Amino acid sequence: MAPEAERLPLAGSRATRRRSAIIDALTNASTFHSARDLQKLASDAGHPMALSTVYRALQALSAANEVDVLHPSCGEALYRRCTLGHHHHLVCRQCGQATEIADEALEKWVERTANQHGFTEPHHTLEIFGTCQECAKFG
Amino acid sequence: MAPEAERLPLAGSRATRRRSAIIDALTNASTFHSARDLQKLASDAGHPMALSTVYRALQALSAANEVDVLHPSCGEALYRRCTLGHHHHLVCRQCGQATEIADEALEKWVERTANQHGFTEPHHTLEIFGTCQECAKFG
DNA sequence: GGTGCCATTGATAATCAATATCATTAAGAT
DNA sequence: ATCTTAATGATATTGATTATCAATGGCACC
Repeated sequence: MAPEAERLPLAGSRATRRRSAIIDALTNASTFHSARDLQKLASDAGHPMALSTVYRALQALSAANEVDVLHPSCGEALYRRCTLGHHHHLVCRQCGQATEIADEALEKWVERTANQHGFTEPHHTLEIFGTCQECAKFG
Repeated sequence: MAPEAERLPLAGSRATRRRSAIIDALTNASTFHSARDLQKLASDAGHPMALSTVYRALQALSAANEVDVLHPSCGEALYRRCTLGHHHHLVCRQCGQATEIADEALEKWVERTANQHGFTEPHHTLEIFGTCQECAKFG
């Protein structure tokens, strides 16, 4: 049998209960959360831990592309468990609910626009903020 | 003659030489600069000032939509003098040279995508990072 | 030109997220 | 069970940005 290599952890990293508590908290949440949020969520689930541990877990997960990170213009970074592969987010500005977006046309547009201006190897960041149906109703 | 109202300053704000030194530094620069950068640029131009003054000037300019702010995933915020109106940037990852981009098709795509998912009043952030022609040649 | 009000400035302290340090604990291979 | 070494927690530190507050200086009005 070949060794499982699909979700290989970082070389030399260990599976600990703090780390999986963070993963659980992220998995149960459908919205973006700050490191402090996640500390509270894990604590409420019976897994209290130091904030530095949360940051380290998020760092590892982010390096392994297991979470997406949002850097709002001010305040703390926000984390969310995501599917693999390149995609963007549609985030409700009120409840934080986020939907993943992957659109080939957009990717092509970026490529084309960059090339038109003589730029090569374009990377890009895009986030859309709006008001979701629920919040538009009751907000 | 009608009073000049195109670039009206914030109500109750005053034109000072520190503030115009920052505006000059921003105007002369074609790339994004950090607050520290701008402090040094102004100082080199014969207008030394405290860092807090730089931040306050940038805050005021940003509130008046006179500068665009970039928040890279880590480190300091970057500022640039910009044309009015909604637009995005194509930034060289090596030299920082930035080009403004305004594309109606993209704006429509954002609107359409948001609406498809039931989101209203979509705002968005988009920045493209690539390697410009010069840097590709010599980098 | 002089006067007065109040925004601006600089020096400094405070804040706040995120990271570094380091002794202790605990995975996981042997 | 033992050993190696990553993970953890408590704490200190960093680094960007903002708040505080007395002193200064625009600028509107006389």
